Amino acid sequence: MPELPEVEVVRRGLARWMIGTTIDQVEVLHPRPVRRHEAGIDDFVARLNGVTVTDVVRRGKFLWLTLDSGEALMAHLGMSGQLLLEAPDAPDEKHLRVRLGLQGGTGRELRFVDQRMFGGLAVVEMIKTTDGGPGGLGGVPDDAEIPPGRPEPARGEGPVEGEYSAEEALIPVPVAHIARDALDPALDVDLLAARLKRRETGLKRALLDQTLISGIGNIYADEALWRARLHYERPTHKLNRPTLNRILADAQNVMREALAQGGTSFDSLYVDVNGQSGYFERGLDAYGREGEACHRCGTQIRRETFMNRSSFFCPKCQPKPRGS
DNA sequence: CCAGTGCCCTGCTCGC
DNA sequence: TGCGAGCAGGGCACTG
Repeated sequence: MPELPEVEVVRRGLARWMIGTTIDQVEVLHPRPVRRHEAGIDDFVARLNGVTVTDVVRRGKFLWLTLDSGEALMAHLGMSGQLLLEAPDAPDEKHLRVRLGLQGGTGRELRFVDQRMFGGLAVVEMIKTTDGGPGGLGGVPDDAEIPPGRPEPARGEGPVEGEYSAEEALIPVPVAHIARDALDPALDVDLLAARLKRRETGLKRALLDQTLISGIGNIYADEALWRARLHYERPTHKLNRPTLNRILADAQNVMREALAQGGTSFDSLYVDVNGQSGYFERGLDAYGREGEACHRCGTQIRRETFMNRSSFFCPKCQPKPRGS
């Protein structure tokens, strides 16, 4: 499943190859991935034909292409979504859902492939943000005016931190309620800590709440909690500031490391990351390690069901809070 | 407004 | 070899 670092890798790939291209010949092969486009498939197609891509932006796991029509093509990869740039004569993927022809680029077409269809595409309106802009990594890349096919960025290069002007402080309507994400340079840690202290809920539930901080999924939540040595049910309002700062820093670090790894496989027209095999090489400390030894103390990692999903933690390093 | 629950989807794996 | 159960989980509708 693509997590935030994978989505960022996809964003960089799309930004490099799609800015300046014009969309034509849109083909929707399955209605479900377009279900969030409320005006229907015909309207979806009509709004994309002939528009030019001006930028590729991300917040959390939402990704969008800004269009010269003033709207945006918003994408969420869900659990199994992929955005691929491929030669038009390449055989269709088994789960190809939407095909978008591109003019003025490298002769490739954009394909949305999604087995489980939790994700999807929609053409949406942009509104002014109340928090100063899309933020996240990307925004308007510093080399946005270079046409598609620009030279590959140097390997090992750090995240390209986006800049945005007042003019670009627009965000797709469905993303407007999503908080800045963990890798956003403009994330206000003090504000976030204050909001966490006001919540009466468990720490993991708060980390997964996209209106507080976005981009943290089940895997990275467990990894961050393991690093911070905190149990997932620790009540947020009882955590002190140093502890809150620690868990947020750990969440950011785990994602930065994953992005650094995900970025190494990014070159040429390869804009997708295979999430499944990616986990294996990522050196996880908690997630998926039930019964295996904790990398700190050797205690067996436990798995518990929480919020209809699994939580992995070390019962010694991350003791359950009293009274829970 | 806030906290918490359940559902959407498909395909793979496991046990019998 | 068949087959059902369990599992994966982000986002959102919905309830209290």
